[in-house]
Amino acid sequence: MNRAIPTRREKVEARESAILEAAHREFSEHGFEGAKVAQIAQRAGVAEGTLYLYFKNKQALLQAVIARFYETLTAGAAAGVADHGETFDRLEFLARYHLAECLAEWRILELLIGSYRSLPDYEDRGYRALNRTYVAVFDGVLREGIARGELREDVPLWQVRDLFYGMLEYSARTLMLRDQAQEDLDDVVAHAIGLLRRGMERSPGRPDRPSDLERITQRLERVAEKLDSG
Amino acid sequence: MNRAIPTRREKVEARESAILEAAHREFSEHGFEGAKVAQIAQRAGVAEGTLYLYFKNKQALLQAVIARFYETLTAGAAAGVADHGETFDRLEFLARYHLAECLAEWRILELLIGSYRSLPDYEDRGYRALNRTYVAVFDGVLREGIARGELREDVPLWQVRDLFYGMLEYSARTLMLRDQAQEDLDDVVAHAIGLLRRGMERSPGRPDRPSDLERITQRLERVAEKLDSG
DNA sequence: CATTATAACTGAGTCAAACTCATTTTAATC
DNA sequence: GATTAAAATGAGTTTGACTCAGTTATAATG
Repeated sequence: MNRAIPTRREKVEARESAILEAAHREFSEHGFEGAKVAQIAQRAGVAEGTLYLYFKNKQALLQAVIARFYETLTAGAAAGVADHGETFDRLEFLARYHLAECLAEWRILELLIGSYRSLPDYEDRGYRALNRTYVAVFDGVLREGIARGELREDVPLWQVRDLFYGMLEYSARTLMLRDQAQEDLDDVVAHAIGLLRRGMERSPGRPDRPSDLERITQRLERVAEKLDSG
Repeated sequence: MNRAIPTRREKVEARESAILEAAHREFSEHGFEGAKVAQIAQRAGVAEGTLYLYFKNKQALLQAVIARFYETLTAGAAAGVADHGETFDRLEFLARYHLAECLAEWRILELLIGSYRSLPDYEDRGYRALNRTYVAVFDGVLREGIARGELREDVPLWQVRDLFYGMLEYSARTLMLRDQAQEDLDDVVAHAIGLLRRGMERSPGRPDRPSDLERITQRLERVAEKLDSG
């Protein structure tokens, strides 16, 4: 890498990245309406006109920011799932991961939710594709759980998915509104997984007992982990 | 009612109503950005300036539309609950009602969801109050269910609420995107209630003994806390 | 190195749409 | 019918997204 002499391509990419970074900050701080294109340009160290060489309009700029967010999200989810073998370990990871990311990027998430609406059809194809890729990770976990005979198969997959993500995003909102984001995260995840387990687990012998114990054991494992790393 | 000679107060109220009606249509058709104040004024048969005598700005206009929607929603929910005695009958009614209303007023709902964001704090107080009134109906049903000993009490009420409404709104979105709104409604409600029942119903046979587990869990949490802060 | 060609950039200017306010209209009261 | 205050108007202001004719940087060529 010859940093001294950046090629034209490199310069363009660096600039695009700078613009996206600036847009991300501006949108996070002020929402879509409140964000000013002129301000984004200034933050990116670029003239306002330049910005329109990189992105068609303000809406496209937001879409690019969201696409970037989704890509990171999907990558993290896939990686985490690969690290866990048990179905409910995987689901718990996904729940914690999704909730944590929602809390960290709440403003962007709100813009995403609000962007499904009121777009010409050709515009929202992008969002739907991004979303489909992301939830494919969850779908895979669930399908494997069903194949293993650990999950009931009488509930349509998409409804379980809507329950999972709907519940988590509403919980994230509640936590945000209460300003008690971090402290209750484990609690929320534990109860969410508990509800999901009771709702979806195929009862092999006795129902409730093992799940509660397992939950506590898992929690204990995480504490132990912290001890090790700390 | 002397319709021939409307009093001044009546005229003002009729006009406000006309403006709200026009705004409702315009916002539903074009979203917030796409809606034009001039168009709303024209539809209401009023000059643009007049509109600003009734509502501070475009945002306030949307808020008024949403408030109206919420009031209808709350009234319908309360009335329906009064018609049912059993806890899970009530919950099923609420689920079907909420889902049906979400589908009918989907565009308004999206605007509502998108409006929590990016408002100065003093603005969103209104939304939160409206929401609190609405979900109070659900909370009442759940509290009574717990008091009757039909529901487990170890899951925080707000988390059950977030699960319920989060799941339903995500399901509504999915149905909307698939354009198969009406036919699957009963199906969705049935599965949603099934999941909720398995997740929340207290098995009448064996009264579960959560106290031991709970005590252990809480003890563990306290240890974990100490580790974090230490 | 000089010249040319092309890609990248700029910011003053355009335009659309939310919002204002001086003026006019309406209707209640004497 | 005169008086007065509330209600309504729409031309004008302001703001901010977007455009485009002109400029500068970079690469290609002789």
